[in-house]
Amino acid sequence: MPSPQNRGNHQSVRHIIMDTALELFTGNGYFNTTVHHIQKAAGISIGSIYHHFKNKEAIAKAIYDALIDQMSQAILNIMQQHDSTKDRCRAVISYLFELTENEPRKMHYMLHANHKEFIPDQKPVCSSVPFEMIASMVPIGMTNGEIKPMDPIAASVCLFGPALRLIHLKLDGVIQRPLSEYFDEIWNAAWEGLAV
Amino acid sequence: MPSPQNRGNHQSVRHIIMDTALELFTGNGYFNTTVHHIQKAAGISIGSIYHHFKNKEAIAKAIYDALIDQMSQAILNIMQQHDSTKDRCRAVISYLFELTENEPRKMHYMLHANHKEFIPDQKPVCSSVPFEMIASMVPIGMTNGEIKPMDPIAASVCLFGPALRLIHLKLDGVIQRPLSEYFDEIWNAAWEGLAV
DNA sequence: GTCTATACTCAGATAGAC
DNA sequence: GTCTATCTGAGTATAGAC
Repeated sequence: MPSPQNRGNHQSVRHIIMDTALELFTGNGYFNTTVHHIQKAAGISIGSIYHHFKNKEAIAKAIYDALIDQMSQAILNIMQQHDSTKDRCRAVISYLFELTENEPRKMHYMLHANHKEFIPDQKPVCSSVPFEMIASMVPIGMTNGEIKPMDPIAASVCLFGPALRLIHLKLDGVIQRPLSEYFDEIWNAAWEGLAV
Repeated sequence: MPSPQNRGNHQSVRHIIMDTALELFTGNGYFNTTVHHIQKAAGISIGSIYHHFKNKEAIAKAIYDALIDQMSQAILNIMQQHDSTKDRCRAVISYLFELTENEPRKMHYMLHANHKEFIPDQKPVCSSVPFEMIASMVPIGMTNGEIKPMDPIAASVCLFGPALRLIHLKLDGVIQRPLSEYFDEIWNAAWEGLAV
């Protein structure tokens, strides 16, 4: 057993609480999930939860912050690994599809949850760092001549709107097939409408 | 004063409750809105609310059903007034934009609210009648040769995804300009990617 | 049909032993 | 750090007068 076992256990329980809460929040909704539900599902006591988090809201905030960090890092990597706007946008959509398939709870929490309803003074998700990063890719593509000159917001929704819509449908259980099977068709159609 | 004043008042109070609740539900969220809030904002008593509705959930359900009816009727009219898939889709997006501008609360309630969290056994909005009607337009356009042969779901998200994304951004307050200013650009880009 | 006052339930949070 | 037992307040819904 490693020496800093207290620190290790602390982190561990914290993550168990966050993982369990994410599952319940996305499955049943934040307000339908009681701290007692989390306690029972995580197999720990209420006292332990309140030892690690100030209150229920703090759990939701911690989950949200962790997801924002994870996504920001992923987008940053994509920006560094690709040079053209076209490749970057493709890679971003591909990443969002994979995240939806592999960790649908996380994607659900980012896209479906109305965070301002339970986290006070929360900016909408689309104004968060990772989404701002994604949005910033479009003007770049316009200045270097990859994308038609047009309103940046219009271009942005044309490029990412279809993919985000598809993710919504997947998370709602409306479609069953893996998102990757749709990738080429929606990417080609979107890019064809925007490319110079 | 018209003779059926009881019936008239009944309808009136019912609608006042629904309008007030819609305002509060979309502004603060369903779970953050207490029946006391509705009572106070509507300027009526709590007893009166429970006279007209079984409970808070029934108010939410009544609002939802009314909106679904209103949208279904509007889409039906559009289907009857236009023949080509292209014109129909244009008209639908135009209608959704106008609804967002003129009655943002209604649009917010349809798109942002996670109804399954407070209305049991509720299908997701995208499986509701008006959205099924919209989705049904795409295969029609494919069989009569207006739209490229491709996966119907892929085509559907390409056609309506950008518009829905734009509506989301508008409702979140991320964009201020009227949606009509974006219409041509996103419509042309989307249609260009799909048209034969 | 509308009102006020109130009963009841239960989720959020705390206290304090271990 | 974790636990059980408990408190408190808020919010839903009802009772019953008018």
